Amino acid sequence: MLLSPGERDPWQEISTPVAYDHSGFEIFAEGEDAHFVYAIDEGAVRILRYADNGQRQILAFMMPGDLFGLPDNGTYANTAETISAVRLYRLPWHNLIQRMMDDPQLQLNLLVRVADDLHRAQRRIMMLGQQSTSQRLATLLLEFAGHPEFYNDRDGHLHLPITRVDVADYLGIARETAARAITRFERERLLRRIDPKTIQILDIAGLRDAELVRPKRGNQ
Amino acid sequence: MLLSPGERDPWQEISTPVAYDHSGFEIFAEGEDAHFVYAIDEGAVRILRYADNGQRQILAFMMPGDLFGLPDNGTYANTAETISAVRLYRLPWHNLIQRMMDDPQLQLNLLVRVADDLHRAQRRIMMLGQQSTSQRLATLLLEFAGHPEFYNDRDGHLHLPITRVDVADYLGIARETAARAITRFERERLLRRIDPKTIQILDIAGLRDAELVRPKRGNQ
DNA sequence: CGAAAGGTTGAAAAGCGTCAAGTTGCGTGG
DNA sequence: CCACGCAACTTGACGCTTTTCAACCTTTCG
Repeated sequence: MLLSPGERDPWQEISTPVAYDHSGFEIFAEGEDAHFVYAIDEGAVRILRYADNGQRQILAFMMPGDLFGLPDNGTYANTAETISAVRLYRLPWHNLIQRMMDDPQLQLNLLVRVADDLHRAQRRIMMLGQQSTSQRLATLLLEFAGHPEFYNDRDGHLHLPITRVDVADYLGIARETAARAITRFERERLLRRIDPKTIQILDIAGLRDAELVRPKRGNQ
Repeated sequence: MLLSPGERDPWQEISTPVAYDHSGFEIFAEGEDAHFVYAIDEGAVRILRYADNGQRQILAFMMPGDLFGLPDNGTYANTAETISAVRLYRLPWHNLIQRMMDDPQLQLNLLVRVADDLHRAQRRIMMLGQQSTSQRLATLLLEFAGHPEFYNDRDGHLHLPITRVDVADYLGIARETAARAITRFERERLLRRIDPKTIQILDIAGLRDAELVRPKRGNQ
């Protein structure tokens, strides 16, 4: 981050709460006029885009505390959909920009958040540019395991709020490859499938190793 | 961009000019304390990072008008190196932040630039997540061809200021694969090799097609 | 209860990485 | 100015991973 993340979120005070009680709701779509910025209070959201050929790519999963809805030339560049019940804070852009003109600290706060998003995007470039399928999957699992909302540290149960297609479209692989990578981890006793969306992590240190190991490109 | 890109660059007035006359110079390195932000006046720069296993990934090529050197928790997250003779504007961060506190417009200008960087990073995620080798190469060639500094529209000569390893590390492929992709384009009469770093583009419309075509993932 | 969506597995084929060899180009020093 | 040596580039062969195609199973929901 550019500066210390700093004091308590100014966002909550100046925004409108919005809630969606189900998964799969489209908050906004690629190409729409961008009127609002959103901050997540609770739940999770997927940010995605379709390529010209129709291929779907998930750019990021947004978690509590994250901000999304940045305009690109006045419109949204991506689509945002809920992947669980979600509580959001919503704020009109014109309103925010007005406030930022009077409050440089608020604007700096936004700048830091966008810069952080950029750094996350760069880590994704690293992943897609050189990690193997196993590494990518390990990264995703650990990412979700970092959020108590989805991971129970005590019994190791990880609840993935997404389908295999989501996993695949996030990791840049086919859904069959995603399934096989999970099978491989299961064979290696790193995890155990409870049901398709629930995974018990048996060896989290082993997962962290799997994320790092591999001297070369393009191996299993 | 968040708002209209707006008026003339305020950067040049408040910054120090710096020049490097050769390629391969390290402007700053990953992990160093981040003291300066840079804007490119002339020339080009590569932004790169090494993964834990030593694999090199080029995150972006920066061109005239671009800004780089954003700190991540006070240090640079990436390395920046010249890939041609370069003229830069350099500005200490503490200085810039001070100014931004007094000048919300300046800060908004920076915000828009960082947001633009984020959008570029997202396009790279799309590329690495789903484009084929040919598509990636076409994208890179068209990217450089968009800059008169490297592309002569009249005779179609494109001067790539980078090696094949750079091409490969940018596209997320092996250098042999990069060479073969160029060979393929040459066979298809889309381009012609003059020398390793000079390519004559014979069919730029065909290149743009090559960038888009392909209904599926992972084909040649 | 049946259809659809989501998930897993197998088999075959395609694409890419790796290894290896050979070529080209360029800078340094004689 | 030429020769040498090294780095960069290209191409072929091979093996491995992933994609694709297809079948089958499970779960969900109308």
